[in-house]
Amino acid sequence: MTNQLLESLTPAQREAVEHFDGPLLILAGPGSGKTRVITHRITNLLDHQVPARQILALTFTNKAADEMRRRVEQLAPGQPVWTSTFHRFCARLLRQYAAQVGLAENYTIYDTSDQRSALKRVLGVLNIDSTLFTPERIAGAISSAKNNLVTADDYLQRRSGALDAVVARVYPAYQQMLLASNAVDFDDLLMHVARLLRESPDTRATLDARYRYIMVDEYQDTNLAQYAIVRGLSIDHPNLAVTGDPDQSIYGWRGANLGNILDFEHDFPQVKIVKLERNYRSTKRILRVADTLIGHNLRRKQKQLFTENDEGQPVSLIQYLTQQDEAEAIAVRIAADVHTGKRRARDFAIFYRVNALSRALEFALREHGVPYQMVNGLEFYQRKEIKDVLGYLRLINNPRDDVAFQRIINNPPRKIGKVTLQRLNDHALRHHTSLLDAAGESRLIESLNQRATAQLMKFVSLYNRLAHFAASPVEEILGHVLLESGYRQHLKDSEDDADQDRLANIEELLTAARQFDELHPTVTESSQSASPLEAFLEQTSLVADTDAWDSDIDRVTLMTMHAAKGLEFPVIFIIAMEEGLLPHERSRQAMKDLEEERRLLFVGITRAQQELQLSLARNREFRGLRRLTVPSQFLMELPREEMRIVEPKWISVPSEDESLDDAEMDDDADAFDELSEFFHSSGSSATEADLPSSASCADSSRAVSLITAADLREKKPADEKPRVSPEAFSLSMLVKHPEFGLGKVTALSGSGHRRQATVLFASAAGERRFVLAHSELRPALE
DNA sequence: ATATCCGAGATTTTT
DNA sequence: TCTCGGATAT
Repeated sequence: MTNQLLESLTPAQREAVEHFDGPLLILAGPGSGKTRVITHRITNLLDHQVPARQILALTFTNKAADEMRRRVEQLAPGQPVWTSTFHRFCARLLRQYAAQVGLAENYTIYDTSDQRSALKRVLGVLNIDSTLFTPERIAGAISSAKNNLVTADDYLQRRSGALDAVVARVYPAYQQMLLASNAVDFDDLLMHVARLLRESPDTRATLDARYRYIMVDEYQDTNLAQYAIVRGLSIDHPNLAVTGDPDQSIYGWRGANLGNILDFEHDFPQVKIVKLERNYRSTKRILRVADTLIGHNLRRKQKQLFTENDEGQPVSLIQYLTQQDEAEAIAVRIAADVHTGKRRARDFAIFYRVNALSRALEFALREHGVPYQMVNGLEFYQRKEIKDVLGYLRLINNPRDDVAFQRIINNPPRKIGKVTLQRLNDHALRHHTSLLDAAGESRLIESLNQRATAQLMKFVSLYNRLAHFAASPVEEILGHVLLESGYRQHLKDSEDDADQDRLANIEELLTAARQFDELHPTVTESSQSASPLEAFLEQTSLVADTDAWDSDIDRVTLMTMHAAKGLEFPVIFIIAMEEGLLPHERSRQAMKDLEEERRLLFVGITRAQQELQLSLARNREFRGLRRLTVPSQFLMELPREEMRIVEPKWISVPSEDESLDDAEMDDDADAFDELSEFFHSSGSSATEADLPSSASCADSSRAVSLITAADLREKKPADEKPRVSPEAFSLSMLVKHPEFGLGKVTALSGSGHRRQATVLFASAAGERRFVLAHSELRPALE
């Protein structure tokens, strides 16, 4: 490594980069140049004649792996250092050692939805009532067992609760079904490899020798299986370097074990520890806010974060009336900066806790012509049409893939219905064959009628024709599939507009296949390497939505805080700082979950380079209902002297039919007071004038009455009027409403105080929905 | 066998 | 608000 490269590093960074043999723990605070250290260290190893093949860099996401590969390539061009995610690394290893864990090399990787299909099939076979425990809960239990290397057999030992009893039955059957289908789920990729290393000392030793220098990024997010894997590969050659930050551990819910990093020194006694505490990313103020927040966590390693960067502006905290105001104000602010040329769209990012919160933002940004890219939700490879077509490819690659078979057997419709499938399924289970094989011998299945048999045989012959192309380039196979299955024609013939979009998506898949073929030319006769088809399927099943994020594009970024890990932006907005959302509802019971939520916010805050704005809305619509919100408890933990707080001057009154029940209002007023007090005692408080549009905008463009908190409390008693029991309403009943007049109940749902009614009014009000316990709705005839 | 309608239910984060 | 599954109608 050139001196110039080394000199560009700080002493601490340099210490880590120049570390050669033996275990190394790099505790890296946010923005401390961690990736830089790893890539430089790789370069340093290469400079000291370590063959590239012996270096392995493992990351958590594809995005991080790609970034690392890119940067290594820059520093040391043409060196085939293997940078990969854990899952992809394991997938490759498993191809090679499939037989040792009971798989064939052409195994299929089930994604979450495939996995759920398989699980449901198992639940059906075992005749387990899924109303007791949802398939999701069972899947969750199995997943966490696998993450902790608990096998199906092990699970039988631990029967504590009712769920455990069910899982103890389902898990082994599910695992058997996966093996029979020659398939694995995501968790299996890790677990199989971990067990392989444990149970086959020879293989372990071979691999340990092969991967002499291993680096693991985001080590705080590893689970027990991942831990076992890197540990197993670092016994004879314990040159394991891990980087991480316990304060950025945000995947505990997925089985990540914070103990892995906290106990690293214990696991590897001669470890060298380097702390990277200097931050190169954020302003002093942002960093102090982050540091104060995370100081409220108890289970952590103390770190001294500091930066030589500017003081910067105070962090803003703004309360809006509604989520629309919040989104609107953010969009206006961004649009203004972009139009005046002060900043570019790509300088901004908006973070939230759950994807569902993006809606209002998208709308507002579109309204103001601000370009944005969203990392989330309906990812390309999850779309129905893509999964359908890939189903054909999967079955071609692995004839035992029953989930794929079930997906495509009647898709496009081939007049093969539920009953036929059930009989086929029974036969397959009885004779321990795959569904495809069962279809092939459908003539032997007595319960099937002639017509069903004929249809099944037709499908099998279609399959056989397609299977001829198994070794061809992917685009070619795909072309045959689309043509001969009739899938494309079926979409073309469809009246549905959505199907035309689907056609376009399929064209996109063809493009992806073509690009893949160009990168992976067909290897002739080298039986070692996988077919293009197999490689293609592996790639598509291991991509995630965050991978689609493009750092080069000039757009505002919208993403969850989880997705934001590892990124940075000049200006960041974090929205919905509300109890139940951040911290999330499901994290409020356990202290350790609450600490994880705090870390999540810490991650969000520390992505910001220059400016940070936190916000909340007094009213938020969630699951169709409008609710008064309670400010996040984390807000009270922030240092007010670092912040500019916009006083909550106004709050909106929900319209009558949507008003909240009294108890809720009490709680709420208290929490509001608390925040209000917090605001008043703040160092630098701002007035309405600083707030571009929230109050004024709501005031003019929306017919919302604005009153103060005191007004609201005074108003409450007067609000209590005699109410009719929600149960008093029935379907088709005539009702009247003080504002909308006479109407008729067209639908009812829920019960008790959550009972809702849909009413069709004779007036222009049209159809509206009410929470009966809170509405002014009355039976018309009393 | 398939289309359609309805209600119920559920919604964190990712490989 | 949206998605899924079940029941009913075609």
